[in-house]
Amino acid sequence: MELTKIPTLPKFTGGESREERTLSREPLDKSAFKQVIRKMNLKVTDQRLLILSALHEGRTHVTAQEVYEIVSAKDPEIGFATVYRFLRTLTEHHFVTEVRMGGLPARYEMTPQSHHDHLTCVSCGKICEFENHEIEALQEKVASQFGFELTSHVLELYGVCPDCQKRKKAKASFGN
Amino acid sequence: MELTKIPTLPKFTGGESREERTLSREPLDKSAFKQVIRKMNLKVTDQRLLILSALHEGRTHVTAQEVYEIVSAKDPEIGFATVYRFLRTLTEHHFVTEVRMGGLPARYEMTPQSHHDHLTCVSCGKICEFENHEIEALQEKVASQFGFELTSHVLELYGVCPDCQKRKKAKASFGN
DNA sequence: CTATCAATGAAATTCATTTTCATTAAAGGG
DNA sequence: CCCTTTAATGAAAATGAATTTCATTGATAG
Ligand SMILES: [Mn+2]
Ligand SMILES: [Mn+2]
Ligand SMILES: [Zn+2]
Ligand SMILES: [Zn+2]
Repeated sequence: MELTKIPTLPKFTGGESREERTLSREPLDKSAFKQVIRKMNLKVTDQRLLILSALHEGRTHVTAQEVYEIVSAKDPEIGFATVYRFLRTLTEHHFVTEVRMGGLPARYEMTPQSHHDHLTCVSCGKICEFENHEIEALQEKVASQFGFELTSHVLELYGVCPDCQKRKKAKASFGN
Repeated sequence: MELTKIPTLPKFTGGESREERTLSREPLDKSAFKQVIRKMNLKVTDQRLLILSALHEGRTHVTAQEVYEIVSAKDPEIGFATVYRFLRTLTEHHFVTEVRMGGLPARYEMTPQSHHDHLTCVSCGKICEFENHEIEALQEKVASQFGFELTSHVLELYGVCPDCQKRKKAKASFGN
Protein backbone atom coordinates (compact mmCIF):
# COMPACT_ATOMS: atom_id res chain seq x y z
CA MET A 1 0.00 0.00 0.00
CA GLU A 2 1.03 3.59 -0.56
CA LEU A 3 2.37 5.65 2.26
CA THR A 4 1.25 9.01 0.92
CA LYS A 5 -1.27 11.13 2.73
CA ILE A 6 -3.38 12.97 0.22
CA PRO A 7 -3.15 11.89 -3.40
CA THR A 8 -3.92 15.36 -4.79
CA LEU A 9 -7.48 14.44 -5.57
CA PRO A 10 -9.16 15.55 -8.77
CA LYS A 11 -11.57 18.38 -8.17
CA PHE A 12 -14.82 16.48 -8.85
CA THR A 13 -16.13 19.67 -10.41
CA GLY A 14 -19.50 18.43 -11.53
CA GLY A 15 -21.47 15.95 -9.49
CA GLU A 16 -21.11 13.68 -12.53
CA SER A 17 -20.67 10.24 -11.13
CA ARG A 18 -20.87 11.15 -7.46
CA GLU A 19 -24.40 9.78 -7.00
CA GLU A 20 -23.59 7.35 -4.23
CA ARG A 21 -26.35 7.81 -1.70
CA THR A 22 -29.41 9.87 -2.51
CA LEU A 23 -31.45 10.20 0.61
CA SER A 24 -34.90 8.70 0.39
CA ARG A 25 -35.81 8.93 4.01
CA GLU A 26 -39.28 9.49 5.33
CA PRO A 27 -40.32 12.92 3.95
CA LEU A 28 -39.92 14.54 7.37
CA ASP A 29 -42.33 17.47 7.17
CA LYS A 30 -41.59 21.10 7.79
CA SER A 31 -42.52 20.96 11.47
CA ALA A 32 -39.77 18.43 12.12
CA PHE A 33 -37.24 20.89 10.70
CA LYS A 34 -38.68 23.58 12.93
CA GLN A 35 -37.98 21.42 15.93
CA VAL A 36 -34.37 21.08 14.85
CA ILE A 37 -33.98 24.84 14.56
CA ARG A 38 -35.70 25.49 17.88
CA LYS A 39 -33.48 22.94 19.60
CA MET A 40 -30.59 25.23 18.71
CA ASN A 41 -32.40 28.27 20.17
CA LEU A 42 -32.53 29.90 16.75
CA LYS A 43 -35.34 31.61 14.93
CA VAL A 44 -37.25 29.66 12.33
CA THR A 45 -36.80 31.22 8.91
CA ASP A 46 -37.70 30.10 5.40
CA GLN A 47 -34.03 30.09 4.48
CA ARG A 48 -33.15 27.69 7.26
CA LEU A 49 -36.05 25.42 6.43
CA LEU A 50 -34.94 25.35 2.80
CA ILE A 51 -31.37 24.50 3.73
CA LEU A 52 -32.49 21.71 6.03
CA SER A 53 -34.74 20.18 3.40
CA ALA A 54 -31.95 20.39 0.83
CA LEU A 55 -29.68 18.50 3.20
CA HIS A 56 -32.37 16.00 4.04
CA GLU A 57 -33.75 15.07 0.65
CA GLY A 58 -30.80 15.78 -1.63
CA ARG A 59 -27.71 13.72 -2.14
CA THR A 60 -25.21 13.36 0.67
CA HIS A 61 -21.73 14.82 0.92
CA VAL A 62 -22.68 18.10 -0.69
CA THR A 63 -20.52 21.20 -0.63
CA ALA A 64 -21.77 24.55 0.66
CA GLN A 65 -21.86 25.80 -2.94
CA GLU A 66 -24.00 22.84 -3.96
CA VAL A 67 -26.42 23.50 -1.13
CA TYR A 68 -26.50 27.14 -2.19
CA GLU A 69 -27.39 26.17 -5.75
CA ILE A 70 -30.14 23.82 -4.59
CA VAL A 71 -31.82 26.37 -2.36
CA SER A 72 -31.28 29.15 -4.90
CA ALA A 73 -33.53 27.26 -7.28
CA LYS A 74 -36.37 27.49 -4.75
CA ASP A 75 -35.59 31.01 -3.55
CA PRO A 76 -33.24 33.08 -5.73
CA GLU A 77 -33.07 35.76 -3.03
CA ILE A 78 -31.14 33.61 -0.59
CA GLY A 79 -27.54 34.64 0.07
CA PHE A 80 -24.65 32.23 0.18
CA ALA A 81 -23.50 33.79 3.46
CA THR A 82 -26.69 32.46 4.98
CA VAL A 83 -25.92 28.99 3.68
CA TYR A 84 -22.36 29.00 4.97
CA ARG A 85 -23.46 30.44 8.28
CA PHE A 86 -26.20 27.93 8.89
CA LEU A 87 -24.08 24.98 7.79
CA ARG A 88 -21.52 26.03 10.34
CA THR A 89 -24.13 26.36 13.05
CA LEU A 90 -25.59 22.97 12.19
CA THR A 91 -22.13 21.49 12.32
CA GLU A 92 -21.40 23.05 15.70
CA HIS A 93 -24.64 21.59 17.02
CA HIS A 94 -23.79 18.22 15.49
CA PHE A 95 -26.91 18.14 13.32
CA VAL A 96 -24.71 17.91 10.27
CA THR A 97 -21.24 16.49 9.89
CA GLU A 98 -18.47 18.14 7.94
CA VAL A 99 -16.32 15.84 5.83
CA ARG A 100 -13.04 17.13 4.45
CA MET A 101 -10.88 15.49 1.85
CA GLY A 102 -7.45 17.04 1.47
CA GLY A 103 -7.63 20.69 0.56
CA LEU A 104 -10.97 20.37 -1.20
CA PRO A 105 -14.03 22.32 -0.14
CA ALA A 106 -15.84 20.85 2.86
CA ARG A 107 -18.76 18.51 2.27
CA TYR A 108 -21.75 18.11 4.53
CA GLU A 109 -24.18 15.38 5.43
CA MET A 110 -26.92 15.03 8.03
CA THR A 111 -25.22 13.48 11.03
CA PRO A 112 -25.96 9.77 10.77
CA GLN A 113 -27.40 7.86 13.71
CA SER A 114 -24.53 5.41 13.58
CA HIS A 115 -21.01 6.60 12.90
CA HIS A 116 -19.31 5.83 9.62
CA ASP A 117 -16.13 6.65 7.73
CA HIS A 118 -15.52 7.12 4.02
CA LEU A 119 -13.87 5.27 1.18
CA THR A 120 -13.38 7.60 -1.78
CA CYS A 121 -12.48 6.82 -5.39
CA VAL A 122 -9.54 9.04 -6.37
CA SER A 123 -10.53 8.73 -10.02
CA CYS A 124 -14.27 9.50 -10.09
CA GLY A 125 -14.99 10.83 -6.60
CA LYS A 126 -17.50 8.14 -5.65
CA ILE A 127 -17.86 7.89 -1.89
CA CYS A 128 -18.68 4.67 -0.02
CA GLU A 129 -19.54 4.69 3.64
CA PHE A 130 -18.39 2.02 6.03
CA GLU A 131 -18.36 1.19 9.67
CA ASN A 132 -15.69 -0.91 11.32
CA HIS A 133 -15.85 -1.50 15.00
CA GLU A 134 -12.49 -3.21 15.15
CA ILE A 135 -10.79 -0.10 13.78
CA GLU A 136 -12.72 2.12 16.17
CA ALA A 137 -11.65 -0.01 19.10
CA LEU A 138 -8.02 0.03 18.01
CA GLN A 139 -8.13 3.82 17.76
CA GLU A 140 -9.22 3.99 21.38
CA LYS A 141 -6.40 1.66 22.27
CA VAL A 142 -3.79 3.80 20.51
CA ALA A 143 -5.06 6.98 22.17
CA SER A 144 -5.00 5.46 25.63
CA GLN A 145 -1.45 4.22 25.06
CA PHE A 146 -0.45 7.88 24.73
CA GLY A 147 -2.63 8.89 27.67
CA PHE A 148 -4.95 10.83 25.38
CA GLU A 149 -8.66 11.16 25.92
CA LEU A 150 -9.98 10.57 22.40
CA THR A 151 -12.60 13.06 21.27
CA SER A 152 -12.92 12.38 17.55
CA HIS A 153 -11.15 10.97 14.54
CA VAL A 154 -10.89 11.21 10.80
CA LEU A 155 -10.49 8.06 8.76
CA GLU A 156 -10.62 8.48 5.03
CA LEU A 157 -9.60 5.69 2.69
CA TYR A 158 -8.67 6.51 -0.90
CA GLY A 159 -8.53 4.07 -3.76
CA VAL A 160 -9.82 3.13 -7.18
CA CYS A 161 -13.39 1.88 -7.36
CA PRO A 162 -14.31 -1.26 -9.34
CA ASP A 163 -15.80 0.78 -12.20
CA CYS A 164 -12.71 2.90 -12.60
CA GLN A 165 -10.50 -0.18 -12.44
CA LYS A 166 -12.43 -1.63 -15.37
CA ARG A 167 -12.32 1.65 -17.25
CA LYS A 168 -8.57 1.82 -16.84
CA LYS A 169 -8.02 -1.74 -17.98
CA ALA A 170 -10.19 -1.11 -21.04
CA LYS A 171 -8.20 2.00 -21.94
CA ALA A 172 -4.91 0.19 -21.38
CA SER A 173 -5.75 -2.66 -23.73
CA PHE A 174 -7.07 -0.21 -26.32
CA GLY A 175 -3.80 1.69 -26.32
CA ASN A 176 -2.06 -1.60 -27.14
CA MET B 1 -16.49 8.36 21.90
CA GLU B 2 -17.64 11.33 19.87
CA LEU B 3 -19.01 10.90 16.41
CA THR B 4 -17.94 14.24 15.07
CA LYS B 5 -15.42 14.65 12.30
CA ILE B 6 -13.39 17.77 12.88
CA PRO B 7 -13.70 19.48 16.24
CA THR B 8 -13.00 22.95 14.86
CA LEU B 9 -9.45 22.90 16.04
CA PRO B 10 -7.87 25.96 17.60
CA LYS B 11 -5.53 27.69 15.21
CA PHE B 12 -2.27 26.86 16.99
CA THR B 13 -1.05 30.28 15.92
CA GLY B 14 2.26 30.27 17.64
CA GLY B 15 4.34 27.13 17.79
CA GLU B 16 3.91 27.48 21.57
CA SER B 17 3.65 23.97 22.84
CA ARG B 18 3.86 22.19 19.52
CA GLU B 19 7.43 20.98 20.07
CA GLU B 20 6.74 17.32 19.67
CA ARG B 21 9.56 16.04 17.50
CA THR B 22 12.53 18.22 16.70
CA LEU B 23 14.65 16.44 14.18
CA SER B 24 18.13 15.64 15.37
CA ARG B 25 19.11 13.35 12.57
CA GLU B 26 22.62 12.99 11.24
CA PRO B 27 23.50 16.46 9.90
CA LEU B 28 23.10 15.29 6.27
CA ASP B 29 25.42 17.63 4.41
CA LYS B 30 24.57 19.84 1.48
CA SER B 31 25.61 17.27 -1.12
CA ALA B 32 22.94 14.88 0.14
CA PHE B 33 20.31 17.55 -0.48
CA LYS B 34 21.72 18.06 -3.96
CA GLN B 35 21.17 14.40 -4.67
CA VAL B 36 17.55 14.74 -3.64
CA ILE B 37 17.03 17.68 -5.99
CA ARG B 38 18.81 15.96 -8.88
CA LYS B 39 16.72 12.84 -8.38
CA MET B 40 13.73 15.00 -9.30
CA ASN B 41 15.50 16.30 -12.41
CA LEU B 42 15.52 19.82 -11.03
CA LYS B 43 18.22 22.41 -10.86
CA VAL B 44 20.14 22.85 -7.64
CA THR B 45 19.56 26.31 -6.20
CA ASP B 46 20.37 27.94 -2.88
CA GLN B 47 16.69 28.39 -2.20
CA ARG B 48 15.94 24.71 -2.60
CA LEU B 49 18.88 23.74 -0.43
CA LEU B 50 17.67 26.12 2.26
CA ILE B 51 14.17 24.72 2.17
CA LEU B 52 15.42 21.16 2.37
CA SER B 53 17.66 21.91 5.33
CA ALA B 54 14.80 23.71 7.08
CA LEU B 55 12.65 20.62 6.64
CA HIS B 56 15.43 18.33 7.71
CA GLU B 57 16.74 20.01 10.82
CA GLY B 58 13.75 21.97 12.04
CA ARG B 59 10.72 20.70 13.83
CA THR B 60 8.32 18.43 12.00
CA HIS B 61 4.79 19.20 10.82
CA VAL B 62 5.59 22.73 9.75
CA THR B 63 3.33 24.88 7.61
CA ALA B 64 4.51 26.48 4.39
CA GLN B 65 4.48 29.83 6.15
CA GLU B 66 6.66 28.47 8.92
CA VAL B 67 9.13 27.12 6.39
CA TYR B 68 9.07 30.50 4.69
CA GLU B 69 9.92 32.26 7.95
CA ILE B 70 12.75 29.86 8.71
CA VAL B 71 14.41 30.26 5.33
CA SER B 72 13.71 34.00 5.29
CA ALA B 73 15.96 34.34 8.32
CA LYS B 74 18.84 32.88 6.31
CA ASP B 75 17.99 34.62 3.05
CA PRO B 76 15.54 37.52 3.24
CA GLU B 77 15.35 37.63 -0.56
CA ILE B 78 13.54 34.31 -0.89
CA GLY B 79 9.94 34.47 -2.06
CA PHE B 80 7.12 32.51 -0.51
CA ALA B 81 6.02 31.38 -3.96
CA THR B 82 9.29 29.49 -4.16
CA VAL B 83 8.60 27.82 -0.85
CA TYR B 84 5.07 26.79 -1.81
CA ARG B 85 6.21 25.64 -5.22
CA PHE B 86 9.04 23.51 -3.94
CA LEU B 87 6.98 22.01 -1.13
CA ARG B 88 4.44 20.94 -3.70
CA THR B 89 7.11 19.44 -5.91
CA LEU B 90 8.65 17.61 -2.99
CA THR B 91 5.23 16.29 -2.04
CA GLU B 92 4.53 15.10 -5.58
CA HIS B 93 7.84 13.26 -5.58
CA HIS B 94 7.07 11.82 -2.15
CA PHE B 95 10.13 13.36 -0.53
CA VAL B 96 7.87 15.18 1.88
CA THR B 97 4.43 14.27 3.15
CA GLU B 98 1.58 16.71 3.45
CA VAL B 99 -0.55 16.38 6.58
CA ARG B 100 -3.89 18.15 6.73
CA MET B 101 -6.04 18.63 9.77
CA GLY B 102 -9.51 19.88 9.02
CA GLY B 103 -9.48 23.17 7.19
CA LEU B 104 -6.17 24.27 8.67
CA PRO B 105 -3.15 25.09 6.51
CA ALA B 106 -1.24 22.03 5.31
CA ARG B 107 1.73 20.85 7.33
CA TYR B 108 4.78 19.13 5.94
CA GLU B 109 7.31 16.61 7.15
CA MET B 110 10.10 14.70 5.47
CA THR B 111 8.52 11.44 4.34
CA PRO B 112 9.38 8.91 7.04
CA GLN B 113 10.90 5.58 6.18
CA SER B 114 8.08 3.78 7.95
CA HIS B 115 4.52 5.01 7.68
CA HIS B 116 2.79 6.63 10.63
CA ASP B 117 -0.44 8.40 11.47
CA HIS B 118 -1.12 11.25 13.89
CA LEU B 119 -2.76 11.78 17.24
CA THR B 120 -3.34 15.49 17.85
CA CYS B 121 -4.28 17.35 21.02
CA VAL B 122 -7.30 19.53 20.28
CA SER B 123 -6.35 21.81 23.14
CA CYS B 124 -2.65 22.56 22.65
CA GLY B 125 -1.89 21.18 19.17
CA LYS B 126 0.70 18.66 20.26
CA ILE B 127 1.11 15.91 17.69
CA CYS B 128 2.05 12.32 18.48
CA GLU B 129 2.98 9.86 15.78
CA PHE B 130 1.94 6.25 15.85
CA GLU B 131 1.99 3.16 13.74
CA ASN B 132 -0.59 0.41 14.01
CA HIS B 133 -0.36 -2.52 11.68
CA GLU B 134 -3.68 -3.97 12.78
CA ILE B 135 -5.49 -0.82 11.70
CA GLU B 136 -3.60 -0.74 8.42
CA ALA B 137 -4.56 -4.34 7.72
CA LEU B 138 -8.21 -3.68 8.55
CA GLN B 139 -8.21 -0.74 6.16
CA GLU B 140 -7.10 -3.04 3.37
CA LYS B 141 -9.84 -5.43 4.32
CA VAL B 142 -12.53 -2.76 4.20
CA ALA B 143 -11.35 -1.52 0.82
CA SER B 144 -11.32 -4.97 -0.69
CA GLN B 145 -14.84 -5.61 0.61
CA PHE B 146 -15.95 -2.73 -1.62
CA GLY B 147 -13.79 -3.93 -4.50
CA PHE B 148 -11.56 -0.87 -4.17
CA GLU B 149 -7.86 -0.89 -4.82
CA LEU B 150 -6.54 1.10 -1.88
CA THR B 151 -4.02 3.80 -2.77
CA SER B 152 -3.73 5.81 0.42
CA HIS B 153 -5.47 6.77 3.61
CA VAL B 154 -5.79 9.50 6.19
CA LEU B 155 -6.12 8.56 9.83
CA GLU B 156 -6.04 11.42 12.29
CA LEU B 157 -7.00 10.94 15.92
CA TYR B 158 -8.01 13.95 18.00
CA GLY B 159 -8.11 14.10 21.75
CA VAL B 160 -6.84 15.77 24.88
CA CYS B 161 -3.25 15.09 25.82
CA PRO B 162 -2.26 14.17 29.41
CA ASP B 163 -0.86 17.66 30.10
CA CYS B 164 -4.03 19.38 28.98
CA GLN B 165 -6.15 16.94 30.98
CA LYS B 166 -4.19 17.93 34.09
CA ARG B 167 -4.44 21.61 33.24
CA LYS B 168 -8.19 21.32 32.87
CA LYS B 169 -8.64 19.47 36.12
CA ALA B 170 -6.56 22.10 37.92
CA LYS B 171 -8.65 24.89 36.48
CA ALA B 172 -11.87 23.07 37.34
CA SER B 173 -10.96 22.60 41.00
CA PHE B 174 -9.79 26.22 41.21
CA GLY B 175 -13.12 27.47 39.94
CA ASN B 176 -14.76 25.57 42.77
C1' DC C 1 31.97 31.37 -22.02
C1' DT C 2 27.55 31.20 -23.86
C1' DA C 3 23.09 29.85 -24.95
C1' DT C 4 19.14 27.70 -23.29
C1' DC C 5 15.61 26.99 -20.55
C1' DA C 6 14.30 26.36 -15.83
C1' DA C 7 13.85 28.92 -11.46
C1' DT C 8 12.83 32.92 -9.01
C1' DG C 9 10.18 36.68 -6.72
C1' DA C 10 6.78 40.35 -6.76
C1' DA C 11 2.43 41.00 -7.58
C1' DA C 12 -1.86 39.65 -9.11
C1' DT C 13 -5.28 36.00 -8.95
C1' DT C 14 -8.13 32.31 -7.39
C1' DC C 15 -11.14 30.05 -4.39
C1' DA C 16 -13.41 28.82 -0.18
C1' DT C 17 -14.95 30.84 3.69
C1' DT C 18 -15.82 34.61 6.97
C1' DT C 19 -16.96 39.20 8.38
C1' DT C 20 -19.20 43.61 8.20
C1' DC C 21 -23.03 46.30 8.27
C1' DA C 22 -27.26 48.28 6.92
C1' DT C 23 -31.84 46.31 6.36
C1' DT C 24 -35.43 43.03 7.34
C1' DA C 25 -38.17 40.02 9.92
C1' DA C 26 -39.22 36.47 13.98
C1' DA C 27 -41.13 36.05 18.32
C1' DG C 28 -42.90 37.26 22.68
C1' DG C 29 -45.52 40.35 25.27
C1' DG C 30 -48.87 43.92 25.34
C1' DC D 1 -52.96 42.81 16.07
C1' DC D 2 -49.14 45.95 17.21
C1' DC D 3 -44.93 47.09 19.16
C1' DT D 4 -40.37 46.24 20.62
C1' DT D 5 -36.44 43.71 20.83
C1' DT D 6 -33.22 41.08 18.92
C1' DA D 7 -31.54 37.93 15.75
C1' DA D 8 -31.22 36.84 10.79
C1' DT D 9 -30.36 38.15 6.23
C1' DG D 10 -27.86 39.43 1.97
C1' DA D 11 -24.63 42.28 -0.62
C1' DA D 12 -20.28 43.38 -0.63
C1' DA D 13 -15.88 43.56 1.23
C1' DA D 14 -12.35 41.07 3.66
C1' DT D 15 -9.57 37.20 4.71
C1' DG D 16 -6.24 33.59 4.22
C1' DA D 17 -4.12 29.83 1.92
C1' DA D 18 -2.38 28.52 -2.23
C1' DT D 19 -1.52 29.21 -7.18
C1' DT D 20 -0.42 31.67 -11.36
C1' DT D 21 1.71 35.16 -14.20
C1' DC D 22 5.47 37.20 -16.10
C1' DA D 23 9.60 39.75 -16.46
C1' DT D 24 14.19 38.84 -14.75
C1' DT D 25 17.84 35.98 -13.06
C1' DG D 26 20.69 32.07 -12.86
C1' DA D 27 22.08 26.92 -13.35
C1' DT D 28 24.23 23.95 -16.29
C1' DA D 29 25.34 21.41 -20.56
C1' DG D 30 28.22 21.95 -24.29
MN1 LIG E 1 -20.95 9.96 4.89
MN1 LIG F 1 4.22 12.91 11.22
ZN1 LIG G 1 -14.26 5.57 -9.45
ZN1 LIG H 1 -2.55 19.24 24.84
